[in-house]
Amino acid sequence: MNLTTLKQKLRESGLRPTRQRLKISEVLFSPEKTFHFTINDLVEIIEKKLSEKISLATVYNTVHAFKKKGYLKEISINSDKSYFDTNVTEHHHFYDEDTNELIDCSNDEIDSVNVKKNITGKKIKSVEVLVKVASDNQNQN
Amino acid sequence: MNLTTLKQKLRESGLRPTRQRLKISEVLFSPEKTFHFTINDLVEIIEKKLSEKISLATVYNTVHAFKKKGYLKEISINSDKSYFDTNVTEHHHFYDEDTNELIDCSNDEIDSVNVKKNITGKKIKSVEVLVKVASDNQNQN
DNA sequence: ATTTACATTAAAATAATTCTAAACTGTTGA
DNA sequence: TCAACAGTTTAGAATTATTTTAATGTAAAT
Repeated sequence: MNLTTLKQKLRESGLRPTRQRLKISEVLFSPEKTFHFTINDLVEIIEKKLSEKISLATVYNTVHAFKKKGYLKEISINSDKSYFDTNVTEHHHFYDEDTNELIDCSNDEIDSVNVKKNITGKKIKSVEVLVKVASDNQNQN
Repeated sequence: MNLTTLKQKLRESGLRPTRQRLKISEVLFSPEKTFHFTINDLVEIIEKKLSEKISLATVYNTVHAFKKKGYLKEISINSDKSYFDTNVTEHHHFYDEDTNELIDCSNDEIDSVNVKKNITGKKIKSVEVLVKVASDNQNQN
């Protein structure tokens, strides 16, 4: 993803394109494959790959602005930290309890879910499935 | 649920039935309806309804022992705190983004989910659906 | 160029959770 | 009966993720 597009993504998220934010955006939106990350992962990638030191506050702000705009998606698996996903389409996940790994699951790998209940005055915003897996001999926790 | 059963639940979870733990168990397992709670909710219920002051550490320990044994279920909705559910059957949830309310969804309100993908050497431990809802005019976040 | 509004940062504040170490309790066996 | 031990409770400290603050810095508009 080129510089102009990255700048545009930032502006659309209500943020001025600064050097720090462009670095963050580059890490998030340049890879051809989508990926999952925590804020900490992101800071480490930026430090190791780009030799930049960006303050946590800036990283949090930027990630949250992207999330609000819909350029990132937050995923709740366990509550000790937030996971984000650069794949913002509605999709499902496998979660490997042995390795704590999160694996995307395309929509054709799970049949569309039929929700029969509806809540008065409320509209369905998303329907997502989480499949927890573990090796056969492992306890569920 | 009577005292003997509560004691048994504690012992099965690897805990001796002490006064504090019995109070916690009473709050959790006596109601006829299952419910969702955070650790903080639980502490408040115990303080208000039972006029007991039980230290946070004990509450955390006890809840985690129950969770490990399968007498409680942890639910991840957002990452700022942990939600627990006294309904330990595999079931789905509605999450109201306006009110942050979590609503149980029985299995007959959502058709069983057909997972076509499988991960080598791994067994499916659970398949749960989270339906996010919000009032019509609200933004998804 | 100057101004102004927005950004960055380190450090402090907050909040959930876990750890620690000291005091306590219940059970067991002499 | 009671000493000894294993397991408990607790307050408070430690830890971790995240947010806030306030001082300094920078992009963009005039």
